[in-house]
Amino acid sequence: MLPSETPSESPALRADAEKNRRRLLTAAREVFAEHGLDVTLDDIARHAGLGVGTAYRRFPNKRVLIDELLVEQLTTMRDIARAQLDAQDPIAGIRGYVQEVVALQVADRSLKQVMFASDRGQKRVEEARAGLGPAVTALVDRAHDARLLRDDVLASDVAMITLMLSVVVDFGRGYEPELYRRYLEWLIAGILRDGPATGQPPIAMECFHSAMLTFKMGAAPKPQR
Amino acid sequence: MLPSETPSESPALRADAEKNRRRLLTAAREVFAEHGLDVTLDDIARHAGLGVGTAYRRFPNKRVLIDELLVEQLTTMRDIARAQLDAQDPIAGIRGYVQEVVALQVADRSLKQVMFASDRGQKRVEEARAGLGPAVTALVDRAHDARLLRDDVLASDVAMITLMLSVVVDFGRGYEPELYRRYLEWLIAGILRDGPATGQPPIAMECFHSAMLTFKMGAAPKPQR
DNA sequence: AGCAAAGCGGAGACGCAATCTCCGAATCCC
DNA sequence: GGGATTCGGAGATTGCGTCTCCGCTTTGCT
Repeated sequence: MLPSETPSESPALRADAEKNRRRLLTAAREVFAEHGLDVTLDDIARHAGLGVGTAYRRFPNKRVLIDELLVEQLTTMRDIARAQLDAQDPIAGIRGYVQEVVALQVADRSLKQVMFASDRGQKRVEEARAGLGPAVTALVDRAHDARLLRDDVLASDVAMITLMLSVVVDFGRGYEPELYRRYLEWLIAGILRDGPATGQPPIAMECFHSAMLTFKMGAAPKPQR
Repeated sequence: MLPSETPSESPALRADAEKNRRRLLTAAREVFAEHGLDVTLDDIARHAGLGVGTAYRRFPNKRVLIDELLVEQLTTMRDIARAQLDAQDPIAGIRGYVQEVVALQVADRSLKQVMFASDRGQKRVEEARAGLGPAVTALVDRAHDARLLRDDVLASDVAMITLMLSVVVDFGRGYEPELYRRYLEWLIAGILRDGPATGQPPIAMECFHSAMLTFKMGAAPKPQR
């Protein structure tokens, strides 16, 4: 099912090696979910009950392992967006997409980092990331066609809403995991045709993409030496 | 005026030393504004045109220098809140407070880190931080008295709004610095008595304070070794 | 069973970045 | 002028994450 689970390597691995490869992938998913992407391969190996050496032999470096899983998660999110195209109410579709994606973040700390990662990855990761945008745009277009949204609303608004709610999830983690639902309603109300007037237009899509490239959650570029 | 500018040390510094002390403080403000709090004392010294040794002689360690400035910034924010108590419209007061504080963050990357810093600082910093909460609460109370807010709105809602907009500022930095204004309107509309219905209550104030203690912008606690 | 190839474990080498120290040289101020 | 003070910045120290290396174990073919 999952592409990363197939023993795709050319020289078939020995049975025990293949088993350990999967254990590493599973362990990585769990550790990423609990602690985010900023964990060491050593952490993952320990959680899998294996030695570091095993981890590094199987995956040349940490990025390869991470990228393996990023593709998985980005695909999941794209599928969520596509599924919401079938919602009867286009607005419910948008709300449903945001709600489901943010709900996933409650259980998985790495998801936010995956969506808003600035570091370019492998080709496969970029392809997967590129698939998410159009799916969200389709949701927004559908709501526009039904004349439910204010004219200036763009897909970037949905992305920004997701981003804002991500921080709420992070903030309330361990205390109020569902807090984001409160602000979700306020923000969804904002995009509606009869929502509150705003002088400020949304960020243009090209501009949004540029910003994505330089954005790093809660970090600033260091001063040049 | 600024408490940190007074030559408060017991043994008066030599003229050049005092001048350099101020240069360091000024340089720190500038570097923090541009790059956030995660810069080295070395960066600050270089920006001040001084050697590292000078910096470390004057300030025993980085925290002392940082704390000196944190007090300044927290006081500024508290004063913004207090000033908005004089606004004719209580809602305009809340909007004004959020808007001004977030606008400061456009120019100063360290501000967000100051407001939502989890690491406990010196006594003076804690006192300054403690002064901000009541000022915001007063703004909310005033709006409640005028029956302008939905009954369940708390000061924690205002804090969460500020937090969400902070991320928008970070995201749009260098592209759309004013983007936050768009979402500010949507969120302010959310707290109004006739705003969109929400099933989700706000985070309780005690809970909010606990969450503040563990929250670190875009970071997760490392797995225990 | 026997054996060669494949795989495992984890100590530690390595690289990097941040914090802070130290002391000869420069500066100040009486 | 001269003694005390301050400066500068190389580098010691510490901490952390990445990845390698090699003796030992396991596998699976014959």
